[in-house]
Amino acid sequence: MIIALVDCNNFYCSCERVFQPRLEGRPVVVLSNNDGCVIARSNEAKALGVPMGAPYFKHRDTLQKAGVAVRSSNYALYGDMSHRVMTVLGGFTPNVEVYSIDECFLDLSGFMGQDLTAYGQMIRDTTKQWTGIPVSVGIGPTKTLAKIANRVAKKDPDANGVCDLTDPALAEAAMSKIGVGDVWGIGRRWRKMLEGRGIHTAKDLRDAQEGWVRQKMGVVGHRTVMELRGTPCVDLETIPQDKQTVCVSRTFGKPMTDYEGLHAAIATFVMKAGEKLRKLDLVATNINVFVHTDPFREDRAQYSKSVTVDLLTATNHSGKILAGALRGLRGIYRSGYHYKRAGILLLELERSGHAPRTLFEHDDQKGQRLMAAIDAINGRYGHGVVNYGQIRRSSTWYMTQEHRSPRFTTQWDELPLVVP
DNA sequence: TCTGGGGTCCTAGGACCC
DNA sequence: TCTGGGGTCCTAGGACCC
Repeated sequence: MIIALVDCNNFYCSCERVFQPRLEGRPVVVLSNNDGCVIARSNEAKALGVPMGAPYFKHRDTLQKAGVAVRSSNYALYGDMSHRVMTVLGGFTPNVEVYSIDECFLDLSGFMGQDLTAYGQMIRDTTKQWTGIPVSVGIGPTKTLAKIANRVAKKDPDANGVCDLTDPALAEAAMSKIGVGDVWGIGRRWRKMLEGRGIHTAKDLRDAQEGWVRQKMGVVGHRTVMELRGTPCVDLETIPQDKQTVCVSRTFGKPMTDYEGLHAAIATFVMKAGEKLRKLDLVATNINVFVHTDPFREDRAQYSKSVTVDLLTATNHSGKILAGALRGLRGIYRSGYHYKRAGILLLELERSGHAPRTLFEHDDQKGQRLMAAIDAINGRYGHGVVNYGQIRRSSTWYMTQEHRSPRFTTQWDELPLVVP
């Protein structure tokens, strides 16, 4: 097997740059929802030492002094740009797995014996030219080794953005230079555990004793070791699997104390989730509702609670889901707390049409037409144009997004202008 | 004053069954 | 001192990913 991992460089920052060329060469960071954390950094911003996931308020002054361009996240733009990149990549091999918004695995097994580095270079150049997004290409016999190759492609200036580790000797040399915590599948906890036992590099992990790994890290850890040894254990999933859960949750700009505020928030989440569900052609039979206070405010009383409500029928009708969600919320709401975060999870998802029917169910064609109409209107005129009455526009919890760029590619009135 | 959001898979333990 | 064996299902929690 030959797998290539194509990863967009600093994806969100690169998306911002495509339509704002003046950001080229300047440090750029993109913030999470609510402008809370730094979640993407250009190379220049990384060089300034702003860590990934850092709270924005702690670094605001540093960023400002260094002349860093700051952007709120603009998922409409990133999602559309991602789609463009994936479409281009799909032209290089019939078997691709879109792994995340900015990563894609390509099956290059058919190119065995050919100059893979040259092909990788072509993928890179074409993607950049057709979408404006720079990517790195890592090639190896397994997904885990392709990940490592990709890391080398990004970090090693001589690689010119492409690294082929299908040669075992090259793979070994690369592994001896990569920290065990940088291996795909090894997070903070396991890194600590492994380093405590003298396993510091990817190569050390590859050479670790199999039985010991199986016992300490389960089948997942064992798979990682086998993949480092060149035995594929993680298949390429070319057909996207149906989602098992759909989640919508938000941290509030300001803490909320009254029931009405939470009620409005939950209702908004249900509308979003219902839209997602219908887009995916799925139905849900259970909904989980949760609320949290602010864990960072240790001086205040903490409360966090969740409840799962049976919707009694598999549905993607926002109204029916909303009724269940509010029943759940009433059950877990306690007055006297400062709520900072809430959300819903839709569970037990199935393809609509495949779901079991209950005895009392009838085809709710009217409801389906209503949902279709709402989706069409909101799709055309903006989310939230049509809503249930529970959702008041005046709600105070709306996200802080002080630095969002225009949705250049998905809103007619936000298209980039070319001034002659 | 200000700390994101959306996912997956695995495991252990308890309840329950015959 | 002794207290079966084998199984399923569910849930909570832990680990990881981007």
